[in-house]
Amino acid sequence: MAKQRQRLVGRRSQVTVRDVALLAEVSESTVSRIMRGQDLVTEATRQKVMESVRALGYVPNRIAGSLASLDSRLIGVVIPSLSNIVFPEVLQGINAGLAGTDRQSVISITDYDLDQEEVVVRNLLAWQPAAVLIAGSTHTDATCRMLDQSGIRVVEFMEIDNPPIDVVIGLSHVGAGRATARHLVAKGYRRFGYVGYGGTVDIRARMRLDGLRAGLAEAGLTLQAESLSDGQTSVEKGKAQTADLCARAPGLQVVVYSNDDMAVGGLFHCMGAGISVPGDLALFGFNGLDIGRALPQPLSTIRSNRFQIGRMAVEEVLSSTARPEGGRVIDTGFEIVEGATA
Amino acid sequence: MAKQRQRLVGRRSQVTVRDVALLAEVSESTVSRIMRGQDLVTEATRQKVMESVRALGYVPNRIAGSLASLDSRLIGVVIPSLSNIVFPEVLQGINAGLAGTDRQSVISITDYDLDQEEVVVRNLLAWQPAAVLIAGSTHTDATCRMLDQSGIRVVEFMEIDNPPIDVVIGLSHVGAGRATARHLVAKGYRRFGYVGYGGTVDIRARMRLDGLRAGLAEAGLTLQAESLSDGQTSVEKGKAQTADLCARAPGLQVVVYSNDDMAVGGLFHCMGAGISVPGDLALFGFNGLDIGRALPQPLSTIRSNRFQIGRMAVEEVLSSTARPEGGRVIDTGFEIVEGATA
DNA sequence: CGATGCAATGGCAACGCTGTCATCGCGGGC
DNA sequence: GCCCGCGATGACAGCGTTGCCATTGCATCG
Repeated sequence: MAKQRQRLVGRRSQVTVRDVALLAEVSESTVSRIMRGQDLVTEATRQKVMESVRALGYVPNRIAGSLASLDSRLIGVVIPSLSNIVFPEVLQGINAGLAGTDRQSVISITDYDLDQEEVVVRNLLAWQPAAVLIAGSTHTDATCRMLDQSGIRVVEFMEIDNPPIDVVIGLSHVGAGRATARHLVAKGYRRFGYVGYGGTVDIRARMRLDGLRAGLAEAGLTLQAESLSDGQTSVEKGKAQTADLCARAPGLQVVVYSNDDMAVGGLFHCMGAGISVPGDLALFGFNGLDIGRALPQPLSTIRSNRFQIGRMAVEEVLSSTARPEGGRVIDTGFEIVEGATA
Repeated sequence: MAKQRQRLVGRRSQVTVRDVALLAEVSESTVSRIMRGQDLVTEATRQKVMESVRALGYVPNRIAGSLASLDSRLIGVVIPSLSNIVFPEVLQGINAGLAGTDRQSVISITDYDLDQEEVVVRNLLAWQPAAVLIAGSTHTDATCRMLDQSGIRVVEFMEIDNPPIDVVIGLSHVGAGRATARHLVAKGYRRFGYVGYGGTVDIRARMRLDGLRAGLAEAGLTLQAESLSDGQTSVEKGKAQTADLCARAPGLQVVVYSNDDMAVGGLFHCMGAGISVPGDLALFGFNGLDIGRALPQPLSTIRSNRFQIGRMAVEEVLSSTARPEGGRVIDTGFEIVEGATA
């Protein structure tokens, strides 16, 4: 007596390899081989099978396939935010690197929260990804342990100021901050202000500020005024905080911003308030966004190579499934964009 | 003689429910129940099992879980691009809607290519997602068929100018274009120019242009000059094309842009060229981006509700696994932002 | 005090596919 | 004429988890 248990009654009717094999009068193996593009089958068989595939509207179930082959073809990507334009740009680079391969990215957002990141990484690893690309190199202990023990490739991107789990790709944000200081000091500026992010969760903004301070210290200088804010940076905040800073600290020669968004806001304030840039006040950003180039006065800033970072991260994990001995650091560098605001 | 086949030799050693069950001296079922948070187990057993989970560093394999339960907990998202800021904003809405649920989004990019979209949808469906959220409602026949026959929830978002497969959420872009025309005509403008996207792949920009023309026609007017471009819009293109338009067509009273990026570029051109806005020339955008509000002169534009679109799309698919009879159209509307440039 | 109900746990097949080997058929070499 | 080799195909056991019962143990009740 057949004990055909009726499991998950009423579930979605699904076309499976079995159905295709039955219709095409071949074995499931043959169907599977054809669907995966293995070329050990006769053209005649392939035709016959593909016809059945079309007739039934068969779409292979990659969940079953991944389980059977123990290879999910998934690349996990962890970023803090989508509202900061730099991360979509990195994603574009990742996407470009993935184009034409059979890998697929899965993106998770942490909202700049390391505990959230831990949750997100755990959920991601549950999908057995072939690799994880994760922004930043500061994580909770548990996150580091999970990533390390997973054995898969792990690329930490954006900053290279910390030692890697596997590979890090990006630029030194401390270095960028320091370079900003040196560049502006060399131009003769002495009275510095800072406008931007002053919290602790955007670690890279923080590192740039630290680098800036260190660079100024080398020249015996300090920041004479700061207008710090928490949370998401924006053009509007940059505008408002610049107004605030100008009111509180007259006599500044140059304001350094945590990023271009804020700097653009600063420029808008100056335009509205009749402050001549860079004569009365010079402005300096970070990121090298497109909008900076289109401004009436091109923004002086530092270009980071976000697209390239994403692309190289993908190339790295596709190149080998083995981690390099003792980790690896790939510096994508940064360049000062002269512009016309400093 | 044991015929324990050595399958996939040298594969990643993986901790499974079996290992946890063995260590905790319970059955696999119990471990599974605990991992899924079902509360039919004693607290004592839970403690014991969780201890083993921690000791072994067990992470459930969701691929196997999805196969067994025939529920992947995945939400497929298909968007044309990440470089157009509006899509990351929709993604944020989607993410917000998904937060706190056990669903996970998987994002695919089409590069505004309908054939690419077809490929991407096929690959996405292979992951057996619980729903697909897809930008736009113009697809290839094959794409429509696949989405329709999948039986899962399908939300087409951004535009509501076409009939839905299941549900559409967004705004009427033709309507937005027409509203722009009416608004500006009512303000007394008569000599209109257009700057922006003129290709065929960004269908929504095209629809807004069509609506604009229709709205002008109602008042017996036409566009007196256009500067069209293909490909990605940007602030820089907006600036350059505005310069071009002003040179070619002096005497225009107002320029309508395909989006805020282009309009911001237009404003930058005017600032640099000493053109008084809106006195000499009025400018009008589309989207209602944050940057428009921060400009020295707030941009006159139309606000679309991208975040809300994403959020509502998620709420819709989470609310029911059944498609509404005959489809449904959810209009998130748009509002004219007065601004100071028109 | 035995029957009954219920909460807690166990056993095991099934999810749809792929890896691995077995098998089949056919042509060529000796 | 026989066997070998090889290309093409088939058979089947997993992959790690969950759904669906079955079973167990214990308290309750007439």
